[in-house]
Order: sequence, then C-alpha cells, then structure tokens
Amino acid sequence: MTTASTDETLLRERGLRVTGTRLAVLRALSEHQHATADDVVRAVRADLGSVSVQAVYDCLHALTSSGLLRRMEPAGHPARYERRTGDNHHHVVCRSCGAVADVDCTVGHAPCLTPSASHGFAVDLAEVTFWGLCPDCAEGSAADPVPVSGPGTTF
Amino acid sequence: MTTASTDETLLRERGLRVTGTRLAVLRALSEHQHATADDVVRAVRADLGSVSVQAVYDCLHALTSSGLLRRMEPAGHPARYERRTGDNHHHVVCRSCGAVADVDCTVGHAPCLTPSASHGFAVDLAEVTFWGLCPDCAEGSAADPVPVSGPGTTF
DNA sequence: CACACTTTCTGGAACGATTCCAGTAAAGGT
DNA sequence: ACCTTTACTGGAATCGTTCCAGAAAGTGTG
Repeated sequence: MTTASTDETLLRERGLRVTGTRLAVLRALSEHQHATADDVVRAVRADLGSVSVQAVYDCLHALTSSGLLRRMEPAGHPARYERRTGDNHHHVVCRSCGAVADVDCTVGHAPCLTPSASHGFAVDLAEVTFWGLCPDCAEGSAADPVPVSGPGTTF
Repeated sequence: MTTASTDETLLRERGLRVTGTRLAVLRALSEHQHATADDVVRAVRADLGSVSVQAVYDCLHALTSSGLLRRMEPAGHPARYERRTGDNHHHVVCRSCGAVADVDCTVGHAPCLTPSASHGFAVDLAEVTFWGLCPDCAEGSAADPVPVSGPGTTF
C-alpha cells in the first residue's frame, strides 16, 4: 500500500523533516496496525538496528499531531497507534488480551456526534469503543475467570 | 439521594462487608460524581481522618467489580469513578482540563451497540466518549494553544 | 558546497497512577 | 467468644510515558 517514497512525500507535505526513524515508524505501522509504542520500538530496531525509546515517542507525537497517525488508548492498556486517520472509524477491544480491531461507523453518518445534552461543551469528536472478547480469548473463556479490563462488564 | 443506610444495604446485597472505608468511598462519590482515585482519597481522609491509598484502591476495585461503581478512563487522564451504573450512558470529556460530564444515550436505544463488522469479537459493551472543551476552557481558548489530549483533534 | 540554524536523537533520570507485598487489624458466621 | 475470611497499613516496585541536557544530523540560504 503506502510505499516508502509516498511516506516521504507525506512527511514533506506536512512540513516535517524526513528522517530514517520517521520513515521506519511509518513502515512499522503499515505492517502492523494498532501497534503499541513498544511494538514500534521493536519493529524500528529490527529495521534500523537501534533507536532510543524517546526518538520513537518523539516521532509518534510528531506524526500524531500532524495527523499522519491516530492514537487510541483503551482503558487499562498502553496506547496504540494506527495509520488509518480522518475517517472516524471506531474500535473493538478485547478485554482479555487487549487486541484491537477496526469497526466502521455503525450507522452510516456518525450517529453519536450530536450528544443530546452536551452540558455546554464544544464537542469536536465522538469516540466509540466496543468492549468484548476476541475470537481467541472467547474460546474456552466461559469457564475460565479471565482477568477483565475496561469499563463496566455488562449493560 | 443515596442515604448511608441504603449504602449499607447495597453492600450487603452484593455480599460485600460493610466497612467504614467503603461507606466513606460511596459517600464521597455521591458528593462528587466522576471523582478520581485521588479525589476519593482526599474526600475519605476529610471524612474519616486517615486512610491508606491502597485501602481506597481496594475499595474502588471491590465496588467496581461488584457493579456498585463504574470506572471510566479518558485517554491521558487518570481514571474516574461514578455511581451511575447500568444505564449505558456516555461521557463528554474536556481536552483541556479533563472535566467529565454525563451524556444520555444520543439515539434512544443504544445506537452503536451492533458494530457493522465485529471481526468475530463477542462484544458486550459500547462506550461512547465525546471530546471537546468544557465551557470554562472554551472561553478564550480560540487564541491560546491549549495543550490538547485525547484522540485525533478533528474529524 | 559550506554555514548557520533548526530540529532530532541519545541516555539517563524523573514522573504519576496504579499495583504488589507481607504483616496486622477488623468483620461476621457459628 | 472463636476462628476464618477479608480488609487495611506502609513501603517498595511496576509500567508507560515524559523531561532533561548535550551531541548529532537535516535543510535553506548564500
């Protein structure tokens, strides 16, 4: 999909310098979506040989605030980054292993963007997170009391 | 609203022991909804004189996992606890100060509960978080570059 | 192509929220 | 009242992330 030269263009378009680390971070996230900072560090190290943790965090911040990456932080799990941006999609998170998958907006045009009572808040984004068990963890978990994370377990 | 004796009953109903700390935690959360663990520690100390941080965390866990409290964790902010449970309501979070307010389910009957493609996940809860600026922070922030938190700033 | 200027990268130390630990104290069924 | 279970204390440890100061690399201008 996103080739190296395109990544370079993307960076320049946003006025960001093109560095090996940044390209490697983008490459890592093309390869595995929803990676944690730690995953990215490992991927970049496998790719470039070595990087400091901070260099990766700096990249992730720069890329996130310029809109090339999106950051999501499921309660109780480290933050995850993804390249799919600007399409207002949502996520399913596994309570047991923290796995994340994309979910397209349930009801065509952003159903939840106009909260009934917004208490005077100037709302600019609606974030929807589905909680459950991924196929792997669901299997045989009815019996096992799997350590559960995330908000209220039932509704 | 929830009186002390009712709190005692609530605890017993769930098979939880009735202790001063637990009652004080419930009381604290009746007084200010969406309190952080730290807020609760302070409130309980003001009430009982002294408690260890761990006692409060233990209570919060016990009460949360028995369903008497709901825990929510806005990305980039410490977790907050509330007594309103089981009604599937949502939240508005201020990007600037972290203030939280309740939002009733936008479209009558839980619009987002059936993700279009759930990737085989067994989904049991949909959590909707609205991001924006609270009235206090919105005022005069168009100019100020307020430090922003939470997921992607635009959509 | 070199210069000066900016921005990034390094390594190490610090941070805040939360959890783990082992021991002591309190709750409640019989 | 006794004994088992569960909660509470204080202190140290963990995890993800950020802060810091200095060294190194990127880039627009001359």
